[in-house]
Amino acid sequence: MPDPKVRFDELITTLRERDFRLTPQRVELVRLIAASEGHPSAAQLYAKIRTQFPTMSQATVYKTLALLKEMNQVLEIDLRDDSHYDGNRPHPHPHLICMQCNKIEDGDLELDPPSIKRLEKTSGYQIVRPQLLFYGLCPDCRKSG
Amino acid sequence: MPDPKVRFDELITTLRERDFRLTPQRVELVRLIAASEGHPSAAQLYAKIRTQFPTMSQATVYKTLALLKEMNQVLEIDLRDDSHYDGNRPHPHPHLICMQCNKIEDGDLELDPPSIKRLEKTSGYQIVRPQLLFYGLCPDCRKSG
DNA sequence: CTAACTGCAAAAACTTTGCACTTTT
DNA sequence: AAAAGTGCAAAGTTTTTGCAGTTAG
Repeated sequence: MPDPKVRFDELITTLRERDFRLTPQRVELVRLIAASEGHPSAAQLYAKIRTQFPTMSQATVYKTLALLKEMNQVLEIDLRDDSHYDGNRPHPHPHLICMQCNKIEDGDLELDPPSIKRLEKTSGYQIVRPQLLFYGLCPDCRKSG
Repeated sequence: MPDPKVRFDELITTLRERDFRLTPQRVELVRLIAASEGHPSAAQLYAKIRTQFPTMSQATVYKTLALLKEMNQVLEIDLRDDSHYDGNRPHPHPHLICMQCNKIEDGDLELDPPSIKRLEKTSGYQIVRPQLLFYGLCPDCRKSG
């Protein structure tokens, strides 16, 4: 994980470059995203922001996330129930998801480029964004289950 | 793709073994699932069934799909907007999804067991169900886009 | 006959949208 | 001052749930 301060500056710079306005709400969300260890959901981000900005609405959270996503600065992990976001490693990468407690961890697995190339060749698809999700049981839930 | 008739019989047998009742609605859904080439959504299955059973409800479709899923006879591909189902290859396998026309194709890619083992070891997770989605552009949309 | 299933409508849950008001630049 | 963003509430989607009536075994 990159230094939160550095990542924050990166994100702010990117927003400024694209002439998006730096409202306090937006800056705070960026700060949270840059500092977040895990993979927060929109609801979790909203809850945190509310402590600082009691008037902030969910709509604004979603709109800002859409913005960052569109700039490829945030990776969306779209689960069935709700989306989670990774603002520190925006490049697609695998995730492990606990089916019991819903914990999400980064997965340490790299598809080798030749496989992907072959997949593109045999299918004719141009692959833009792989999403590799591994549903299972996290260490804690394995024990207690 | 297995022979639809054979697959149909398999599914019916499995249902019977587990003492689930063979209602006409259920049988028809199984027939459709066994004969479907692609990866229909609940809504698409519902629409097709309605031509035969005008009174059939979406609830019943979902309940039956849940049943088949629970018996591991149908693979659910859960996309953000809606789930699609594969009743012919119930074992998890990769899918290519067109971001423009939403076409879904089976992907010809096999994760090698050692990689998965390593992923389990480094993460501590016990992997139950991998879901590999490759979002991109299908051949048709590449041309027209 | 009885346990299971169907179908309707309502509920749930996340996300998007419309619009008036406010704020950044 | 103008364009962009916020926040509220309402709408939109897919899927689930409760329950009375129906049906398979």
